Amino acid sequence: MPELPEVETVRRGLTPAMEGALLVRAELRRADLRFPFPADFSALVSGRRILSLGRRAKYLLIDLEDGNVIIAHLGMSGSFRVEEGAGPETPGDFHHPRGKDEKHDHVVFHLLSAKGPARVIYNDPRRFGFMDITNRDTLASHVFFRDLGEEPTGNVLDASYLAQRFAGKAQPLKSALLDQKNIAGLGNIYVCEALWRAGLSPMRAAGTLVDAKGKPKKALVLLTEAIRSVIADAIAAGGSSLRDHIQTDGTLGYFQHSFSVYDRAGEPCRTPGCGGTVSRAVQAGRSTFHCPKCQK
DNA sequence: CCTTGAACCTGGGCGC
DNA sequence: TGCGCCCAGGTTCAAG
Repeated sequence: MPELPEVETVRRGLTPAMEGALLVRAELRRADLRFPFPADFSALVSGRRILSLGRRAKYLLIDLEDGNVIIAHLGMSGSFRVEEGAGPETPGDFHHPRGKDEKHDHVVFHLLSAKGPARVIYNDPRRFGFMDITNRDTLASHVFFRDLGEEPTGNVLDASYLAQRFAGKAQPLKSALLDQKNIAGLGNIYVCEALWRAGLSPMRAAGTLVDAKGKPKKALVLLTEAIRSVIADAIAAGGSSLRDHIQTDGTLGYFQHSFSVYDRAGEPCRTPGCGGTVSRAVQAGRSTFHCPKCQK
């Protein structure tokens, strides 16, 4: 599910309910998601105040007042929702029946703030998500973060950085952009979209965008801009709502209506004057969508 | 070092 | 209505 824009949208959606609130108790309804929860997870976080919510790549970060940080990754199908008001008397006894999906409510953060009690509930049918806890001071060296590349937000990511990463690589651009060690936070959708915006084939070797001196060719400058713009546009639109992914307030992001190639196999390319047809291919086991006519 | 494929897990959609 | 197959936003590990 969630690539960087979706996680950023989740962070913004959860902030009003969580920032400054007391985390009264973290209720774990099972011992593991993708990985087991740390044995002391609930004890470490319960009774702590939440300072702020952050994000790094596709990870949501919940800063606690004692210096610990809850790390949450949403995997493919993870989502959070907020329920305001008094809690249920018994687990599962929520005011709003959720039917069969309620069995995938795996974590409940019980909160208390000036606005009253609330619950932030983590739901994840496929359980590819995971949570951990670490100290703020050692976050950057945590195994989840130490090898991550640059964020594609703001002006940090530049073509010279990517030239350094791509130089001499025969690896296709699709794989190079999905590699979190190069750029942190891109996923299948936004890689496809960025390559289309840049007019570059997903099959093209990454090293062909770097000149003999190791400097970025013009195409790599365009690609860098395309990556930054597609991420910025998606965040502004509240991310993409696909299949089971909805925002924290139950509303839908609408960037999926702006897809140019993703999930559009057989449909006309949207490049003005192109006239090509979007095709689907498989690279490294993932679907790649692109227009063979205008992406070279 | 490279790349591909399978694995983790559940559910939705489609063809028959 | 049901069964079987394929597909899905991610990451990691094994194998070639």
